[in-house]
Amino acid sequence: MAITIKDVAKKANVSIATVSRIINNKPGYSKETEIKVLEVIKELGYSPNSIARGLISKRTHTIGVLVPKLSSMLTNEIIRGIENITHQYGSSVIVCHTESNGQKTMQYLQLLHEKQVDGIIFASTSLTEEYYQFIENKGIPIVLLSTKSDQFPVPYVKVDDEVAAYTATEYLIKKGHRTIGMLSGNRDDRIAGKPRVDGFIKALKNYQLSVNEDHIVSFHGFSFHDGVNCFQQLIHQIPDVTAVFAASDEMALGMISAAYEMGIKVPEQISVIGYDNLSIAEMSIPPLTSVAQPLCEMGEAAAEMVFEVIENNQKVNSQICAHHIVERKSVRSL
Amino acid sequence: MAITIKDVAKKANVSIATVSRIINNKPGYSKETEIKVLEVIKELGYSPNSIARGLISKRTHTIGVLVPKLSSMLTNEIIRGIENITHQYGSSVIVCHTESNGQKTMQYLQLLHEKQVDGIIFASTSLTEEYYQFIENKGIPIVLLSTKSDQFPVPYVKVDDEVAAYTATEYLIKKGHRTIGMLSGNRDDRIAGKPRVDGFIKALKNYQLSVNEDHIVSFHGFSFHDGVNCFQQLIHQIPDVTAVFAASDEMALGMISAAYEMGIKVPEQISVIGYDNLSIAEMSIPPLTSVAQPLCEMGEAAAEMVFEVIENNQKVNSQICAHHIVERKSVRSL
DNA sequence: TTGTACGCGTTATCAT
DNA sequence: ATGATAACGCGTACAA
Repeated sequence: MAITIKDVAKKANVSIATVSRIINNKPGYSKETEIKVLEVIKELGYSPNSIARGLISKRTHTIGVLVPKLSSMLTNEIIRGIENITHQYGSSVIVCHTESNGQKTMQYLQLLHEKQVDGIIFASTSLTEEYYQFIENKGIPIVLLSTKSDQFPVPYVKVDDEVAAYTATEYLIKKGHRTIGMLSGNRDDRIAGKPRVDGFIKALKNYQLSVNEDHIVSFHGFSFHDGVNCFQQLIHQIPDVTAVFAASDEMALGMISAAYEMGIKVPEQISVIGYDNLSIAEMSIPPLTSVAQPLCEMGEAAAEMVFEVIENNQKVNSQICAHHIVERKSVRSL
Repeated sequence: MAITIKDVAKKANVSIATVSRIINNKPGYSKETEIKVLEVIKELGYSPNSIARGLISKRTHTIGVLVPKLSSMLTNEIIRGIENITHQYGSSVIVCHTESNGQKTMQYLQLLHEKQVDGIIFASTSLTEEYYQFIENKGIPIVLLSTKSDQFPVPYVKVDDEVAAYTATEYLIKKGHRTIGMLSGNRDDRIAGKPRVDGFIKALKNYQLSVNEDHIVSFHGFSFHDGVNCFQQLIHQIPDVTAVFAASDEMALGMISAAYEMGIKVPEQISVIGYDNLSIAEMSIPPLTSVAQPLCEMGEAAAEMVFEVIENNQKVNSQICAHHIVERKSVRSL
């Protein structure tokens, strides 16, 4: 049987109330008894049962994180940031992979509620009405990460994907490229898909370069294989393309591999810029230039935000994080 | 205020005991009241508080996982496997990154105990006496993953690293290579370090090929950068090396990049085989041949094992998982 | 079939 | 400064 506060109380000849006060340093005991109790605690190897604590305090010191499985490396960074802060606050996190599956997401939401998590970080997927109603109804503090909601008043932290895509495209243009294609991932994705395409188009139009549907090719998702497939199609549609903006680093790597197979040299014959700046970006040949989102910091910011609303029960402001381009060697000047 | 079993009982004009029986389908109620109660539950959107449940049932339906931060991609796969099974058992997992830091590890162990996890999966690091005593003392079911203990009777699941390394080296030999080097990662690592070096040496000796300290170069860890550094040193020590066994895929990629920079072609001039078969292995140029550990399945096996001891409270057997070589294009026949 | 009442390990509110 | 004791939300032996 596990050791409880009762065992400590008994052995120290005090009441459980006193022991409780001591482990929570609430005033109301003499130095003398403190020493004695502390001694017994150490002797017995006692530590409080946080389940029992949670029952009465209404705080479990646990937060839930919902993530799809997009690119696991991307998700990783985000979670690392979240955990940094969470542990700093003496809490832990339960991560749930929704696989972008609505039913699964609801199940996890239900689970997190049953486990009485103090707050939820909802990442990289649209917040549907169903999700929102559930969370709102249960009164669970929530913040959005790498996503936002237009209809519901939920704080978020993300980069402006459209602007970032614009920047990436502009970077290519300033390097002298005039025929630029895009590997867009899933365009129906309201977060990582459409905005990036919009930014791409806007940049090209702004510089009066040609853009039409042939310049943008998409497939199911943002994976390595999507990258090779999309590139093969792109090169077919616009043979004279000299630069490509890939909506993810994985796609960019897929493109580099495909190009290599086809005997097309990067960056000599074609340039690429990726998106995400994952660790693999520096491991490719050539090292990949990419637009970086401060993923870890974003996770940290989101976590700080939930704790803000958990502990002070007040509204917090959303944050738009700055992106920047990490120059490596996959883009050449024309 | 959250909805409790009391609210349901009151609204349905029954006792909380009856409600409890119904949600747990313990016998003892009429079809009639069941329908009524179920209706009220739905109407109120009630769901049981698993904290309260855990307090009385002594089960939190949560397991803890301790991992260092080695390669996050590697860790990912393992965790994915663990989560698969865990969720299948209606439980969730709390992941703790120890950063291979002993003090941090103890803190997490303490945390997991306080949160009353039902079991612990301890991965990729040596189980010290301190860790073991703590866990044993608290009576928490535990299984080791990708590691093992010689002194303590703790079940584990892992591949035989020495044999796998032997296989990889033998593969190179059978391809006709005679001067083979190794990028060994951290040789002091009793799990991923030494055994692989041992296997490498054993293979070479067995085929009567030369091996000495010049053939093996190590650095701090198993990272991409360690790979480039080690390779530079290796090529300096044995200029006529034709094949390399890297103790991790990341190191192998580092080596490929370094070789590229030096104008050495892979696999034309030098071959490489990696270890882990991460997703990046297929994204490199050329695609990396690697010895694969069934990481996800290993995670699943470990999880199955903890639940076995949690639910049936019986000993389980350790498992040695089979490894295999995934042939891609980084090794050429001589 | 159903309800009462106790206990799970804590914290908090009273007394003393 | 200290100790009873009532919650917290639930499961369950026991009584009805």
